[in-house]
Formats: sequence, C-alpha cells, structure tokens
Amino acid sequence: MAITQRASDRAYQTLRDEIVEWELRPGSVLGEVEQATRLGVSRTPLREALARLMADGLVSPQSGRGLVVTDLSLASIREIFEVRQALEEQAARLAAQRGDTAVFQQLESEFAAVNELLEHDDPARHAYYGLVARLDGAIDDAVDNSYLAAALATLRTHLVRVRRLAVDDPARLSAAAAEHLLIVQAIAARDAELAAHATQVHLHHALRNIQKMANLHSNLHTLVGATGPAPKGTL
Amino acid sequence: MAITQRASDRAYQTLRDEIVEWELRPGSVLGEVEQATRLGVSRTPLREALARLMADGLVSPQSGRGLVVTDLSLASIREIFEVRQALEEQAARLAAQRGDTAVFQQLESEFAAVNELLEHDDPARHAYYGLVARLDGAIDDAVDNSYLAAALATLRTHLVRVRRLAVDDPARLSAAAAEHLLIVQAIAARDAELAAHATQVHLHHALRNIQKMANLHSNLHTLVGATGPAPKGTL
DNA sequence: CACACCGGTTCTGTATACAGAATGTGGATG
DNA sequence: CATCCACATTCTGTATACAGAACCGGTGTG
Repeated sequence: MAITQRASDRAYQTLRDEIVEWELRPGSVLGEVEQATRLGVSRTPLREALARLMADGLVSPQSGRGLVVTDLSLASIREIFEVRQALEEQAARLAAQRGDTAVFQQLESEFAAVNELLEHDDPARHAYYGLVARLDGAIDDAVDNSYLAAALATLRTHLVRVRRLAVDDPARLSAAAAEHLLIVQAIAARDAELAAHATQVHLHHALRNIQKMANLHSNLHTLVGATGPAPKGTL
Repeated sequence: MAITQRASDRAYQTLRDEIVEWELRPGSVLGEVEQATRLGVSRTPLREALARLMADGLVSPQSGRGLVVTDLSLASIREIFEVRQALEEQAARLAAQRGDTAVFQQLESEFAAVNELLEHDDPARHAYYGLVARLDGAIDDAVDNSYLAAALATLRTHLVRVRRLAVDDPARLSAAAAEHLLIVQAIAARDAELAAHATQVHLHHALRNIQKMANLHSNLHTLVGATGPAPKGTL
C-alpha cells in the first residue's frame, strides 16, 4: 500500500492489467510516445514499464522497431502448463513438508464448502478465485522460497490472461474445487507425494478443459481475433 | 552478434558479469550516478540495466534508497536448487520425448570421452563447462518451450554465480560428467522417466557437493566475506 | 551528555531535448 | 507499369536538466 506510487509503477500496472484483461490484444503495437501521452506519463517511466513487461513475457520486440503484445496461442498455453506442472508440483510437495497444518486445515474447510460460493450468481466468480488466490498465497508462504515464488508469480500473470480468455463453466469450477480440496487435504496431512500427484491431476484437467473449450470455438484464432484493433502479430 | 550494442545492454552485461563473477560482492550498493560515470553511460540506460538486474533477482532494493547486490547464502542456494529440480526434471523429460536422437547421441559420445577434457590443465575448465552449456542448449532446443527456457536462463545466471563461489574439485567434475552421461543417454534413448530420475540424481549430488564444500569452509560467511568492499548486506 | 530539530547535500524519479536510424512514400526513370 | 532511389517523417536510444525526497551532519536545548 504505497502512499505515493511511482509513475513507472502506475504505467506498468495499467498496461499489465490491460494486456491481461485483453483490452490490449495480441499483436497490438505499443509505441512509446503514444502510450506515454495516453497514460499521462513521460517516456522515461513508460520505457521502464515496457522493460518490465518484456521481462514478464507479455510484450516482445517486433522486427526492428516497436514492441507488440505477445501472442497467446493454444501452443503457448500448453507451454505455460508444462512449466506450471513442474513448479506447482514442487510447490505442493514442499508446502506439504513445511506448511502450517492449521492454515491448510482452515482452507480445507473452506474448499469443502465452496459450492455455496459458486451458487451465488457472481459472474466473475470473485469469491471462488479469491479463495484460490489465498491457497496460492498460503502455499507460497509455506514453501518459503523466493525464487520459486517469483517464477510462480510471473506464471500466474499469464494464467490470468488465459482465464480471461476461456471462462470456466460451472461444472468445471465445481470439479476444480474438488481437485483443490484434495490438494489442500494432502498438504494439511503432510502427504507430499499425494499433494504432488493431486496437483498433476488438477493441472491435467485444467488444461484439458481449456483445450476442449478451444475446440468448441473451432480454434482460438476466431475466439480472440473477433474484434478490436488490427492484430499484426501471428495470432 | 549485434552490430552496435545499445548502451543499456552493455551496462547490463557488464554489471551482470561483475555480479556473477563476484567482483561486485553481495551487499554492494549500486548508486546510479556512480555506476553511470564508471561505465561511461548516462543514467537513463543505466537505470534500464538496473531494472533488468532487479528482474533477474541479482539486485534488490535496499530500505528506501539504493539498490544492493543480492545476498547468496547457503539457504538461497538450496532455494535455487529446489526450483532447479522442478524445471530441469521437466526439461529432461520433455527433451527425451521430443529431442532429435542424433543430437544427443553426438553429445553422448562427447560426454563419454570427457575425461580427456578434464585432463587438460585448464583451471577454469572451459572445455568441460562449454560442453555442459551445449547440453543445456540442446535440451532447450528439444523442449521448444520459451517459458521454460526463460525460467531456466535466469536460473542458470544464479548457478554460474554459485559455481564461481565454490570451484569444483576434479573428483566431483568426473562424477558429474558420469551423471551427465546417463542423462544424455536417457534422452537419446527417449526414456523420459530415466532422464528425469537421472537429473534428480545429478542435482542431488551437485547440491550435496556444494554443501560439503561450504562445511569445509566452516560457513559461507567467511568464504565470501573475506575481502573486498564492505558488504552491507546480511551475508 | 543525550536527544531532537534544522539546514545542507545527495540521490532518486521524472520530464524534455537531441541525435541517429529505420520506415514509408513519392516521384522519376527504365 | 514496375522498380528503384531519395527525401521526409517518425520513432527509438541517449543525455541532461529539474524537482522532490531522504539522509547526514551540526547545533541547540533539556
């Protein structure tokens, strides 16, 4: 809760949110002067923001001049999930070994009662995703590994982008909650291997659901390329 | 092979090398004007370089004003290896599934003959580490996952820093080469699970060797805190 | 003698000005 | 009519100037 946020931070967060929320679509060219005037900052802090976005992998340098918003194809989603499998399995395993049992028992009861959350007609599912975010935070705290936490943080940014692309249906959310419940139970019971395996199961289903929805839309091209400014990228 | 490198790139690479090579020691305060004048660039590109170093986790903001070179304690080395176990196991597994067999058979023969490399009295072991780097590159190419490659790249930066801290003894290098040989053989044979397990074995021994050497030096504090400008960090 | 306040100094954060390079367009020529 | 060259526009990369804030020293007072 910074009292006065720096202009570069504001520019970074704004651009990051706009990219993650698909307001800036893949292939959009981010000119420095253009974005600087739009966001009301000078070019210097804006360049710093763009550098951070590049480090996150949300924008990438176009041939020669200009940065463009990174593409997010089904293939890159698969790539993200391959990293996610590795990191979240390790995180779950370590959390089971090191976590505070009480914290995860509390989360366990909340995930057991998650159907009440899902019944409330909250189109964005804020309550549910908030609970998942608290689970992620609890795992990060339990693992106590800044390198792992940093890698997971950048990964989660991309995952929010994926989530905004393919909204989960209620049936999937209910199933996902059950999978999360098993993960939390395993961590609370300090069963590292079960936690690792349950995480793999969850990620398997999550990716399969995304691929299924992509097939429903024939392909992601039509889904994400429907409207908006001309995407000059490969997507 | 950029024809003309940008000043920010030169500043970044120089600072990164100096940190990795322990010329800039943990706790060193990096003032903007000081480093800018020293490297012969203006503050603007230097700030960009510092931002990238921060994203890499090589420097971190000190309380309020100033950036300091990140600490590298035995605990943080263990953290790095926890991430490395997750990412390199996954990389080895995927490389075994997707790799070009011929490429890894070639590397296999080179690792089988690695003792000749180690006999040459090259104190820095450039030939050996070059071979390992080529193995890493071959795995990256085979995996064909930009997110995983990016995560491994930042991790390897920290690992070079660790390597410069604790020079491997010949016995360890010979053993490590044998472990690498098994990994390459497994990938060439498309045995994903063996490649994953062999990677775990290698990382286990590598970390144990570092911990053993750290104990020999009583603790890392005395090892890295022996000379140089006053480290104001916790190390 | 200790603590607090105040001034000076230095640093970060931001804006702007300038130079070099690349791109795109228009016209001229084959 | 197509192609190539030249010019102009625009953008990135860099330097520098300026403002606000934080730290350090000294000094005064309790």
